[in-house]
This record gives sequence, structure tokens and C-alpha cells, in this order.
Amino acid sequence: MLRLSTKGQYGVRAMFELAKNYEKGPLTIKEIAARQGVSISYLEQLLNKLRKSKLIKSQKGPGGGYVINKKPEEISVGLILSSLEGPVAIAQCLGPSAKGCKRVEGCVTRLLWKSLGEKIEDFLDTINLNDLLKEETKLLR
Amino acid sequence: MLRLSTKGQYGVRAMFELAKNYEKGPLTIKEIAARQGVSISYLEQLLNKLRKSKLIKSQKGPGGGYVINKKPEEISVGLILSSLEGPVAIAQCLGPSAKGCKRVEGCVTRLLWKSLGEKIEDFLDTINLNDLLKEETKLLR
DNA sequence: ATAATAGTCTACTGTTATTGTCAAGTATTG
DNA sequence: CAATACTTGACAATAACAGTAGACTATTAT
Repeated sequence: MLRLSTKGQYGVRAMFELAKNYEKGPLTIKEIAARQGVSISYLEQLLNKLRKSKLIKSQKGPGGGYVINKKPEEISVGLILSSLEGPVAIAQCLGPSAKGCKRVEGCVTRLLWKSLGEKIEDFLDTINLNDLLKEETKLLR
Repeated sequence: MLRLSTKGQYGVRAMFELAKNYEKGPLTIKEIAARQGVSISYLEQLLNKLRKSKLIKSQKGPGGGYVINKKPEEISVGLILSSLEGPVAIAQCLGPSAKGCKRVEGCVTRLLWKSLGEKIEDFLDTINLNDLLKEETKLLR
């Protein structure tokens, strides 16, 4: 239960690659796709969304590619995921298109999902790309 | 993102109804379905799973129905959800059928999803049906 | 006994979201 | 101006979800 789509997973991994590379200049989509074993076409869509939410910027032409648009410590995993998949919405009655559920008032389970959602978002917002970078150097040691 | 299926939502609500009723004897599936506005056939499947994991017991024949099999405070929301939908598995590489991902060692994002999953399970395990009952009386006051 | 009640089980179907692929086009640099 | 690389939108396969249907079994009250 509560599976995250591959979109979110690939997206975070791509951002992680970009963060690792951000002082060396742009990374081509081809390179990112190769490192992750994902198709270029699919990755394009994700990077597109991330670019539109200003988390990354792109540079065309030879030598171009993608770079993160903020420092790694300023980009939380929560930001990445909400750019790609919208806000956490455990139940429909909590999402942007809330409708149908007539028991909004006094609905105990709704409160439950709401507070779970908040817990998750809090967690995701406290973790940024720099944390992941540090985590990796720790693992490789 | 991270939507919970209706299966989980209906299941928790059904268990909540049963908890409210548990001292008054069995509740028929018909009654539960009516209170929730869900079809009997669909609800059956859920109650079946809950019965198989011993969270509820059933009684056939006139006057029969379903009753919870433990005290409300002994049934956590986490238990209910994992009976219905299996364990929390944010990413495939964490689930029971983990396969494909060759970067298991040193995969930073995998650790991220793992600890998120644990956070979620911890939260769900700390909340039981009695908590929800108390919450409701608070809301109705 | 037997009729009425109530749960059990399995198979099937429509819908929706996910997970991609493809192709034609646009912009930038050397 | 050619090579490189990003942009966009349409489309298709697959899987998961959500729900329906029907035939069956067990229990109780009369």
C-alpha cells in the first residue's frame, strides 16, 4: 500500500544526479537516462515538470543539459515530489478535487488521513538533496 | 501522490462501525454497507480479508453478522490496512517482490523510501480503534 | 424439517492511472 | 549550418483498482 509512482522515484534520482554534478556544469538528459537505465523520452517529461517548477534549468545546444537551479540544501524531496505528482492526498476527500463525501464534518477517518498526510509531508520537507549527498558519502566510506 | 485505495479506507471505516457496535452484538454486512453507502458485494471482499486475519469474526444465520475479535484498543489502523493491502511499500525495491533494481547496495533513495515507510507504519501502528472512538465523541461534543 | 437469514467464495468486467514510446519541431552553439 | 539537445503533444500497452454477479454453505427460529 501507499506506493509512490516511478515518476516520483526517477525524478528524485535524477535530481540527485544533478545535485552531484552541479558544480561541474550541465548534465545531458542522455547521461542521466543512461545512469538510471530509464528511457530518454520518459525522463524528458519529468525534467520538464521540474523545470517548470524552477527546480532545475536547462541549456540548449552543444555542451548544454540540465543543472539544478538552487543549492542542494534548498531543494527538499518534498518539493521534488510535489512538482511531479502534486500534493500528498491519502484520500480523495483531502485532495484538490474533494467531492462526494458527505460526511466531511465529524468524519473521524478523514482526520486520520489528514494527519497522516501531514506527517508524511513534514518528513519529506525536512530532507533535502544535500542530506542525500552526505548520506551517500557515508555509505561509500 | 501516495493515495490510499478505497479498499483501505472502506475497511477502516467498517472496522470503526464494528468497534462502535461491538458490545451490542453482531452487525450485518447489509447494515454496514448501508451506513457507508458501499455495495454489499464489494464490502464482502474486505470483510473476508479482515476475517482471515482474525481481526473480526462472523456468525451466520439470523441474528448473525460481524463482530470485532479483539478489544478496540488492540486493533491498530496499521493492522487493518496491512490485512487489506499488504505492508507499506513506497517503492518496489522494498516490497515483498523486490526485483530488478540492481543498485540495492549504496542506493540512497532506497534508504529514503525505507525510512519514510517506517515512519508511516509507526504512525499507523500507534493509532487504534479506541483512539478513533474517543476522537469521535470529542467531535460530537 | 424447512424457510428465512446471513455469510462464503470465485470469476468476471469496466475504468482509470501508470508507464512508457514516438515523431515532428524548436533553440543554441561551435 | 550542422550538430547537439531540449520541447511538445499525441498515442498505446499494461496493470491496478473498483465494483458486480451468481452460485453456494451454514445457522437459527418456527
